[in-house]
Amino acid sequence: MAIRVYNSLTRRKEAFAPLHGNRVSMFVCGLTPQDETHMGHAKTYVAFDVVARYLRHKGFHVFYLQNVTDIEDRIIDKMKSTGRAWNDIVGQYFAEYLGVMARLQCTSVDVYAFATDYIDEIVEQIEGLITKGHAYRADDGSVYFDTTTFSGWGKLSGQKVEELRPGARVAVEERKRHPADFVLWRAQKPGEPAWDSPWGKGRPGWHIEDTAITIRHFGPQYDLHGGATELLFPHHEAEIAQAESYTGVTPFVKVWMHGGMVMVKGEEMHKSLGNYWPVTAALKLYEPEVIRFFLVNVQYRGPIDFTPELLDEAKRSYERLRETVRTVDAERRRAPESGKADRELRAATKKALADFDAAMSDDFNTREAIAVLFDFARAANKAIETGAGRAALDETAAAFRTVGDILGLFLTPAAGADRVDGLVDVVVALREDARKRKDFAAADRIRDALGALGIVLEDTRDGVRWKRK
RNA sequence: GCCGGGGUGACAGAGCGGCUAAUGUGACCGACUGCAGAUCGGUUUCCUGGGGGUUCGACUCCCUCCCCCGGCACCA
Repeated sequence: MAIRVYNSLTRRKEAFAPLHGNRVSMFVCGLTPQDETHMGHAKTYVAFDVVARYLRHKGFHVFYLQNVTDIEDRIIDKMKSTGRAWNDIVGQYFAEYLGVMARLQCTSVDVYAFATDYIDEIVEQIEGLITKGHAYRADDGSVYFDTTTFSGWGKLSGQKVEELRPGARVAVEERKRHPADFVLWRAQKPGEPAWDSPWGKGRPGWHIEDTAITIRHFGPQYDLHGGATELLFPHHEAEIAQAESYTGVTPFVKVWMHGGMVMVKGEEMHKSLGNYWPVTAALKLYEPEVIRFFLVNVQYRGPIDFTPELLDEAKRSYERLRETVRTVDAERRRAPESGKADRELRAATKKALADFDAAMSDDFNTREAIAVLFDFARAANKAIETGAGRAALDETAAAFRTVGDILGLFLTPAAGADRVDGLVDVVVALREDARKRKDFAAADRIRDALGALGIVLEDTRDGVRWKRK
């Protein structure tokens, strides 16, 4: 099914078509490693991980690039408050970030690009912008982008310059000619890390790194740019202004995607509000898979409220799906070649895959896609009760694996060697003998012992099935 | 003030110009059952923020008002 994506630039859903064949160049704004990775990061990166996975599943060759802002005000603040080197701080928090991402199954990024590795490109771009009259040098050696020279300013956010309130959140720097202007190159202040440039020592402004990085990897134009909605203005607006002014190629990015925020009891999550959730804190309470499920159980554009009640609900919901996947696997081991409900099960599997795809192709509607999986799970459980054959169950299992690979869920527990499976079967058979003798004490002892090893026994109408937890 | 996104059952949250308005959680009843677990069936609650319009028909499109969230110039 053709993919439709909501494009923030046009404010509607559009048919997705890459610029070059089936190659998709995708860039997502990465983080500034200067503190713990929090649930907001997790939501954004899980969402775009699913986007990349789904596009790849659909046969697109996706190159997923993410930047890392390794020099920025907050890092310098941290330097000052801790006395540590900037790259030491970055190294620590970026490593922590990678660990968290791995646990959340965010595996689709191809390249992490560090801003400071692109100083040459940044300088080159700024020089180009100055030459073309889009940027000016201030007295202290900083360079600013002159937004009055870019007629497209505001096209992404829908903002009109005259209607903005300068200084609503951050004080306007007095060196700027116009409040909308933004810094491209920040002159060094004593004690700050700095790089050489034609304008003296300094460091890149926040917005310029992204265009420097993407122009090097993708050229003047690319397919998808993702990020959280809070970055839409001014950050993404600034990227467009820089890139289009520098290259003259429009549009810089074909599709802009913005993800909703993580809220805590209806408030934005902030360290200063005391409602801050580092991912590691959440991981102490919930399995990574549950957190991932919680995050993909909403449409990416919507916000999500991060509360223990909703996490608990997500845990119970997810358990239902995961349990079904385990049941299907367990049944495959003991099912006869064919069963009464095979026809229904095959139809349900086919329908589930089609409906799942339809949901995902509609702006990556994971919420809808997961609703499809609940229907599928019920159909599968029902078929198993009626009697499903191995071949049909294999197809069901494969379908769950397919959708699980796209969502990053249903990780299969490490399967034991065949010999272990055989051994469990033997023990289960012995327990059945005990049950037939009504020796329930022995039967329960065996069940408990296996349970302690992560093997769960379930007595059903037609025999025992066992699963790995 | 301006820009963007929203307001759907107890809660969370989809959808679509007309099908009993998904799905999950919760609650209740039933089936299965040595116990446990899992599962299945059923019931429960919204006619979709207020008002107006377009239409044979709107939750879905248009207008207006109210309310919530985010952004407004270095927050994922």
